[in-house]
Amino acid sequence: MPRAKSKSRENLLDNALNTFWKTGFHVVSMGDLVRETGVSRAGIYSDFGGKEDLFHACLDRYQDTVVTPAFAPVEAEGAGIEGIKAYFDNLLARFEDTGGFGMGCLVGNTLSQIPEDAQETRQRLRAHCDRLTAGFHKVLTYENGDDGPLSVSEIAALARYTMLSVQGIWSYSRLTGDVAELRAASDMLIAVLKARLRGAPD
Amino acid sequence: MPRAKSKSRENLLDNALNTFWKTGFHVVSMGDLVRETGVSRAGIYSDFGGKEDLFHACLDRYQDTVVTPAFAPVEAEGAGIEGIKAYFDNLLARFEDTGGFGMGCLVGNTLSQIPEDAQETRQRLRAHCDRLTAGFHKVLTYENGDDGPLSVSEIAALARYTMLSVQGIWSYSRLTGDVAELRAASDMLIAVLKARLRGAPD
DNA sequence: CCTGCTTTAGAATGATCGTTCTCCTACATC
DNA sequence: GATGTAGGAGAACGATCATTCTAAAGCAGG
Repeated sequence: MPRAKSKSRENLLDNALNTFWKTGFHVVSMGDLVRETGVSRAGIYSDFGGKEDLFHACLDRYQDTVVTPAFAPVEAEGAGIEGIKAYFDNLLARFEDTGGFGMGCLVGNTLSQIPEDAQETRQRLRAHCDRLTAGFHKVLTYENGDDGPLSVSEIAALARYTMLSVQGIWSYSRLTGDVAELRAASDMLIAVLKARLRGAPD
Repeated sequence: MPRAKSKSRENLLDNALNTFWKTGFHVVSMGDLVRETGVSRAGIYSDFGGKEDLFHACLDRYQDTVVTPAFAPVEAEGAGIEGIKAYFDNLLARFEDTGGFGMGCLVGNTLSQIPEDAQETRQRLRAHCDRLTAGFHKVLTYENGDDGPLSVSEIAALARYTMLSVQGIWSYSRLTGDVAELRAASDMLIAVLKARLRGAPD
């Protein structure tokens, strides 16, 4: 009977995820990962193929352990604008937990340093953006109802715009230590969505 | 009498800037810079202290040769919303020139991979964000006039929100090759600003 | 051609990278 | 306690990194 995995192995992915999250793929060395995860080099290489494979696994883990819980209020059945607000609150709470500068979004961070030919990575980033956009799209469609002011294409554009703004907010969270700035931007975005659902004229 | 600088030296900064812009500080090696700029290693080290000093010089150069011309319509005396629109058009035109994926914003790209203790770099990024925010703030103040619907603090929040959204849009430009997506987001942001200047209720 | 200076290509250096390997410890099962 | 195996510590390796150094080439003024 095979032995159970050691304790440190269980947290390997989560610790590696946090390390990559802080400063990005290229800045993190295998030595850093060994130190931060407490797992030996051989252990990392036997569980994953190498640094890049580990990073891809971290991107997937990020979806499961970070995005899914935080974004749940948006993806929940019958979620409305308050679901988006709850999502922002989750992100703000995470920012406040870190104290000082935030870490932004792992996907957004990766996006800013991805080479043109890293297709496997790019595909994961795109999936993330599409996931967020789809969630916002669903909520906006729900709020718009059958006879709301927004057309389907307007909803699509507004959903993507929301996703882009969220990325901008979390990118900036790496530069500020003031949660009030981020909260103001989140509130502004919520207000914008509400206004357009109410039929603000162009 | 000292000789004039060689031709390749004149473009050193611009070529280095483009190289850093594409993939970020850590991915670019000195060998890459030598190849892309056509200047010898010794030449780079004599004109600048080292890789990091060169990068800082590129951040400054970025302000002068990229941000200043593109952002000029916003910073111009008496600029209004159409100045912001012209700024977006400049960025969209730049995106279309590259063909395929965009390069985003050098500041935004750097922000996503900056270590917590890189204070000299962080200071430059903050200055950039403050510059954009100040430009939008000026335009919004102008458009709001003496008896507009927005208070001073609302203008400040809206200016920062605009800056954040712009960063999000240009971050996403690294993931898409479709200028229509970016234009839709830009148009949406303009519409949002106009609506709030018209006094959209919260 | 000679002299003085700038700029070049490229080797040398020491550090660090990702990756692999060996050796040894620690523990489950008998 | 003996045995088998998984995991950890860290050396070894070749590649590449930023940086420095050497030597030669290019060019201006005499």
